[in-house]
Amino acid sequence: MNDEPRWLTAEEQLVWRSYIEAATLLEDHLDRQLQRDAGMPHVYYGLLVKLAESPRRRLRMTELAKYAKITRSRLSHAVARLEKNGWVRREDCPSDKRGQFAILTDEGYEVLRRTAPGHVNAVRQAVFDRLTPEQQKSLGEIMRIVAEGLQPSEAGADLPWLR
Amino acid sequence: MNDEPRWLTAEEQLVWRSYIEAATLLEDHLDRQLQRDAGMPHVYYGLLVKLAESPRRRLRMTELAKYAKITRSRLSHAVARLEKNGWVRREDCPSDKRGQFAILTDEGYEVLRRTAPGHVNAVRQAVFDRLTPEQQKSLGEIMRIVAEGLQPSEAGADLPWLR
DNA sequence: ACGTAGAGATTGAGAGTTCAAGTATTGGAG
DNA sequence: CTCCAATACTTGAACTCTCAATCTCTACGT
Repeated sequence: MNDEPRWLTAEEQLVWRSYIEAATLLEDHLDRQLQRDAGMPHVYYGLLVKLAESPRRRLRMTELAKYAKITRSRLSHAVARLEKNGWVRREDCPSDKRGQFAILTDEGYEVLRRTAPGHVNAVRQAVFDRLTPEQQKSLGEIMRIVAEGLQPSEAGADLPWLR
Repeated sequence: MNDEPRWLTAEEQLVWRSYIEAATLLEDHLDRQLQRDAGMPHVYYGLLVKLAESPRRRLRMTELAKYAKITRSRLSHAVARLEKNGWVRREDCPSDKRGQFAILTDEGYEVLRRTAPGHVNAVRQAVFDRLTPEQQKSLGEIMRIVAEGLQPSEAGADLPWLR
């Protein structure tokens, strides 16, 4: 056992600071853009997108939460809000009485159709237009690795000491 | 003028999704870690760090907000909370009666000293330990570029059409 | 069948964030 | 010197997120 913490090197610190700054500024920027143009924060927009991509434009709450990487609680509140806007509606799951579907309404789809171009544009301007193809590829790989490391233990991947 | 939006290609979409997922999971993870071990969210922790690094452990509110990439309003609320914890105190600026200094207290410094190792460890585990040196370097460059593009127009960098 | 651990989802309270509006002070222009 | 636009910071309300508690329903061992 070694109690001495492994501090970040000077280079690592610079990398970490850049990451924090960019992530903060970017999320802020997109939140504002979407709040202004679509009347909702970035996360909520992401929820509508996931629904739009799903068969019959619907998803079980837990599934949606999993895809969006947010807690069920957070999702419940979010869907309640989106429901008030008329962009999502809920429906009971026939096969499991505990279950709920979140369903994208036509109105919700319309909002997406109207605001997607502006959002894509914002993302392009902030990220893709500034990076070389190699950097884009690299970013993808890096973030995929980080994301995988943080997934709440997937099937079979957990409890490895019990094998 | 071309009205047709430049949608993201399939590859770009994958990169973007990976980014969003990793950023969401990571911020969540660090928020929980710090909330548990230090009793404050990640952003607040960052504020204490900036203060600790500053001469006489103090910074004007606006400066601190700028370094942390958050709004002055958000900072006001945050410092109010940290002040209640006894980790930060405010002091009037002698040269500008409108100004306020945020100052890290000894108690605040102590919290940092006690919790920094655990936090560094969390960051290592989630990010640096999973990336090759090349990937780390690449991540730094990429995020620096993105951050620069989003800085609220720096001195001389704005209004380029007037040059 | 029956009981119960666990899954699916919601709720409410407290904490944090945003946005717009407010107060106080400063630095010039005239 | 006077005025006033701009700067520094705060405030309150509305909104969002977290955490723990709750409720219903399912699955399954006995």
